[in-house]
Amino acid sequence: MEERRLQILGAIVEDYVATREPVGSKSLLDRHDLGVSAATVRNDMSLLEEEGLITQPHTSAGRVPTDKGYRAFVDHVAAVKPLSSPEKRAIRSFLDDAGDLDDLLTRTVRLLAQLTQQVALVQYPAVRQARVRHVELVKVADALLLVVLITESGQVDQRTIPLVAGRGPEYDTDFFADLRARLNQAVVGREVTALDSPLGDLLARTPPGNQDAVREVVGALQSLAQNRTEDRIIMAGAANLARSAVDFPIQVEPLLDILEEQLVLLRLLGSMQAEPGAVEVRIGQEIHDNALAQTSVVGAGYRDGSHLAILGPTRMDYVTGISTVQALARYVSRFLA
Amino acid sequence: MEERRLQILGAIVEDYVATREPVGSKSLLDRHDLGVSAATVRNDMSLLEEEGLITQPHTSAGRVPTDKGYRAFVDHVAAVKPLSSPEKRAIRSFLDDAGDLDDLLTRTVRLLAQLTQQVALVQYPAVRQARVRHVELVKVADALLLVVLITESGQVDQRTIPLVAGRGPEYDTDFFADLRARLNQAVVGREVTALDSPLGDLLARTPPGNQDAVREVVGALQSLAQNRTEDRIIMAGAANLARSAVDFPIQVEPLLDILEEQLVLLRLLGSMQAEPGAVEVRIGQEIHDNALAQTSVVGAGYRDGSHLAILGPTRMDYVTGISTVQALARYVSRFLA
DNA sequence: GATTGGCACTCGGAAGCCAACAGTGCCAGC
DNA sequence: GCTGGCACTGTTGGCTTCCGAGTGCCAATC
Repeated sequence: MEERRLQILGAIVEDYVATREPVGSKSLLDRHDLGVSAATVRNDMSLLEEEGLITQPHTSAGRVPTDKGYRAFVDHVAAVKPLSSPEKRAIRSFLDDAGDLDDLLTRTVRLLAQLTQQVALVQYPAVRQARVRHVELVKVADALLLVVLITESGQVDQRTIPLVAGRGPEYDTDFFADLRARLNQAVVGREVTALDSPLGDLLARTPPGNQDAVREVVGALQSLAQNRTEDRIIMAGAANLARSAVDFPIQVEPLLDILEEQLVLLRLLGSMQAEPGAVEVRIGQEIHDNALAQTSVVGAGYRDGSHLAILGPTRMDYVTGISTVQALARYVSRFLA
Repeated sequence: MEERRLQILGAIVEDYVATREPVGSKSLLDRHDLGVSAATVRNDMSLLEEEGLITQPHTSAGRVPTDKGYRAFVDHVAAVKPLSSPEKRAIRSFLDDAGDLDDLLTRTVRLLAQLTQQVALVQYPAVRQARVRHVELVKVADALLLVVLITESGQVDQRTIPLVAGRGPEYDTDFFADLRARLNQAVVGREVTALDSPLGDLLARTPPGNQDAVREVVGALQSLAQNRTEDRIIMAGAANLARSAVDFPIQVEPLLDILEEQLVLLRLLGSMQAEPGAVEVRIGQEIHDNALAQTSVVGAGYRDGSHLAILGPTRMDYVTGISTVQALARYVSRFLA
């Protein structure tokens, strides 16, 4: 009986996701063979309603799952449906072609959006503990210096800084070669979060006449190092959002705002379970954000502490969502190991 | 008389942009003092309609500008309204804080979206003729090599490549130091589009035993060089699109698709006038793309051959659009010079 | 000749009404 | 505990009606 009620809940969720219309006892029986009559289904439905799992938009309409209903569905009914092996193969071959990290993440996020037909998000891997691998200085134009910071995790960040005009001749190639050697000696192997003191020392040991230029370079490096510790998100499938909203009362506008903001998303992803491969689902109100009250997030950790996720209307296909997110998270983790 | 007709066209465009509703002779007079009676306005309106500048959604409705009407408005009626000096100051101070090129462009595109309330696009500066400044090889993990290509224009691109497993010991630090020196000797100062032959020579002169690794590196460099010649677009304000679509018959979905595609946008921007500071407006059908038939683009060149633009419904505020695009294009050009 | 006030005409959209329909709750019987 | 039957309910869609904003045209006027 308990069993059957959940089965009915599952059928309601499934039909509602498919048709986007409140589902009634009769049409439910048309699509699912439950082995009982419509009247019985009706009785169970009113029990489900008492429990707050489904609700009626108005008397004499069908039922619609509530957030709590989706939650129960995800927790007790939905079974993870492993991807078919052609799917797996397709994913593998598509991702294996990836050149570097950026490429891999871009491909992943696109694939995720395409497979789930939702908005896909991939958090850039957290690299807080990255160590410096190499610092490079390149004089680009007469008065421009390019500062490049390369970490052991293989990330490269650069910044162009202007050199004080009129001082050009003083800073010749040798000067920069020397500075580069000293910089590398000072910071290579150190955590990017712990560059302030070695850089300060280096600056202190610089002859006063050259301090201006060195100070510029040191400042750029510090700002690069800080940038490095900031998280970023890449996104794909924003158009899917509009698609779900077409015949459905979702306000797309504030959602697009949020997607562009990134800040809320970062906080959201950051608050999710970090265990690699573990999928977590947040439904509607469970995300404590007004603009996201009508949406759900299915996320999973990958590597250490980073996340990938999909975001869509609470009325989304959780089964394929969960499977796909899980599969891709596992795949990316493995790829990066 | 010719004069007045254009004035009426201007008033219609203005009202229609503001109210989003077909404008009739009477309501036009409520909002504009034209010094003539409604009947006269009606006569002029039918002339404007004969010329194809405005149209009626149905008999007994007001008039709506056609694409041709907007075109006439932009060409003959709209006067560029210079930004107010507080606006100018705000722009300047916001952009002056930009650290590097990326930062500048990101800030610009956001500002553009915010000021015009449309979708803003900024094309990454074209650097087709860039010369190689420096090549760097960094061994990241045991079996990973990071290849970095730095151009004289100050752009940095990287790629991580896997080294053939089991061959590790053979490729020691010296090997890469030597390879790096030879690579730099071969390509520094050359156009990124002309690396194939020097790289081929280098590969040919490599002892057969090491050719595998060198081939990998050469391949990575070639692909980086090719990447470099590809254009990119940064974008902001997608949410503004949804906003304009709220009570208006624009299909947002295909538009979002296009914005995510970038390819169409690149072609579009590429086909626009390249003279720095010159503003070009493309209205509806003039963009030869079905999905963009309901939208207009206001673009301007900056630096040499790159563009920035806004994209919105044909029913958009061309006056502030044009002024803002022009101002920002000029500002960015000056900043980069 | 351009402009104007007047007038008849035309649709689209809002409001109102009604029937059909999908769905419910409840109850008596199996 | 399940089921068929039945009365009840609110939404949806089609139909009609009505109102008003807007037009085109014309004769009169500046």
